[in-house]
Parts: sequence; C-alpha cells; structure tokens
Amino acid sequence: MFRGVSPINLDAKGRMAVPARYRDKITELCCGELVATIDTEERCLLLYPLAEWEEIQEKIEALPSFNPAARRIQRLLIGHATDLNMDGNGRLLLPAPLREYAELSKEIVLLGQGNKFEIWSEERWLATREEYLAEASGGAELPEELQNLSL
Amino acid sequence: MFRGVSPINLDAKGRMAVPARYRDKITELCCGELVATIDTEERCLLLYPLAEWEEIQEKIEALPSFNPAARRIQRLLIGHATDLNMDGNGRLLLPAPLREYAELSKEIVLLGQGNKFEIWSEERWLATREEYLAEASGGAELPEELQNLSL
DNA sequence: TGTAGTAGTGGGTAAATGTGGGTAAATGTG
DNA sequence: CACATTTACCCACATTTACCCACTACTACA
Repeated sequence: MFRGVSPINLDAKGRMAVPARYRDKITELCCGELVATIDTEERCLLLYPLAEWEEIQEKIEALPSFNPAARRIQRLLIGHATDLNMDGNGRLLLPAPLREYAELSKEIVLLGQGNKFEIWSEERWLATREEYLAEASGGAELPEELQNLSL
Repeated sequence: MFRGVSPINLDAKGRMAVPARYRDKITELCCGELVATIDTEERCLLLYPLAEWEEIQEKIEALPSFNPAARRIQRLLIGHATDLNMDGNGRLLLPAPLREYAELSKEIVLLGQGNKFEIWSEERWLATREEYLAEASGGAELPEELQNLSL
C-alpha cells in the first residue's frame, strides 16, 4: 500500500498537492474521496481512503459508549474526521481546524503508512524523528515480536 | 453517518447555520426535524434527527421508573429534549435554556458523532479536547476493545 | 542539449455558503 | 382584550469555496 516520505508545500489557501505517484491508486481505491482526522498520540493528521476509514469508524462506534475512554476516542477521532475530495489538479484542501491542530503552516511532510497517510508539519516531524531515533538506539523495552524481527 | 468538526458562529438571535454538507442528509433522514437535548456527562448539547431521537426516548422511557438513577436520566434527557426545525436558510434556533446549559455564546463547535451531533462552546471544547489528549496519551486504563483497535 | 510532457504552483471567477437583519405572524402576559 | 415579546419567514449582502485556466520547473527521452 502506501509508503514513503514527501515534503510538500501548502499554498495560501491551505491546499496540499498529493504526490503524483499516489494519485492513480487513490482514484482507483476511492475515486479521490479521502477522510482526514487527527492522531491522538502525536500532533499530526491521519489521511484514509474513504472505504478504509468507514471500516475504522464502524469499529470505533461499536465501542461501549458508557466507557469514558471510549467516549474520548469517539469524540476525538470521529469528531475530527472530515471528508476531502481531490480537485482537478490532485490537490486536497485541508480544513482550518485540522491545520491548526497539527500546526501546519507552509512546509509539511506526507508519510505513507500502509493503509493510510500521516501529515506532519515538517519542523515537528524532523524533531519527532530525532526523538524516535534517540529512543530506538537505547534499545531497551522492545516487545518480543520486535526483537525477533529480521530486516 | 455524521462526522467532522465545524466552527460556527451563533447570531444575535441564537441561531446556528447547519453546515451545508450535512443539510441534504438531514432533510432526507427527517425532513429537517431535529431534537436537541443536554449531555449529562459534559456541558454540551446533543442533536439528533427526529427518528433517531424517538428510538432513544423509547429506550429511556422503558427504564424502571422506581429506580432513582433512571428517573434522573429521564428528567434530564427527556426533560430537556426540544424539537427544532431548520429554517429556509438551513439554520436552527437553539432555545435559550439549552444555550445557557452549555454556556454557548457566539463561537461554538459542531461535532459529528455518528448518529448524532454534539454542540460545544468553542472555548470549552478546546479545553476539553486538551484534557482528552492528555489522558489518552497516559495510555492507562484502556478497555480491551480499545487496546486491540488498530487504526 | 533541446524538446515534450508531466508535475507543482498560483490565482481568477462564478457559484455556493454563511451572516445579518427586517417584518409579520404567533405566542405569552398583564 | 390589548400589549409586549418572541419566533418564523424572507430578502440582501459578505465571504468562502470549488472549479478552472495559466504559468513555471522538472524530468525523461531523443
């Protein structure tokens, strides 16, 4: 599915040009209909093909709604999930509330992540990547599945 | 169903313009007839399509009425439930008592939440969201369903 | 190295949307 | 029954958005 990193500039209207190498697949998967929402762990956005998102939303809605942690997740994820369509030039208009959440200004980064993309402010992504690298080289606390992973 | 976040301004008469992207679906589902009531956990309002609300009200009415907790829920939810109609411009007049409960002044936020909407004062929503994010990243006390959720 | 095609970027314009407010009907009150 | 207040309906304006077209920068290939 999706992979790779793409530095992108938002234009003055808050639009993001989807890298051409993804466009055909996105058109094929969901006719250019995508859903963006927030990531609850990091200040970045998640971008799903519509069909992919709908499966996830079903799972989230099925959570027990009297459970406070589940209500939080529902409010955060479904509450921010916004439908987006690619325009004729293969661009997406990122809604202002989502841009504000992820602190996106001009320079952003699009990360392919399998069934979805992540959208980061470039500055925040570079800083977070450094943190990850530092933690990873600590080498401690890896779950068993990871320790057995051969690259 | 409904999803996404919409910042909205109430006008001087306490009216809220329903975002255009929801209007068709609302008209189709319930001819623009909605029911607003209070949320008992958070200081926000809940907004249901009429048919959706009627199912819920039946369930609430079926609760054992000698049980004090059930009576409380009945008084709070059914007692505050108010029928609203979209006007010709796709706006809803939010009744003063409900506005006061949720402390809605000018800037409000509409959150799509599956079968319903939530209406928050923008200020309160932003503050609550930060709390949720902080708690979510604590990572503790997640129900099993949530721990296994892969996004 | 030139040329053609593709990708990324910028911005104009018409249509749709959000906003404000006037007025008449309806409602509640003295 | 008259009055004051609220609500519903309507029209008009400001703003935003979607769509389109044009320009520039690359890339690939001759």
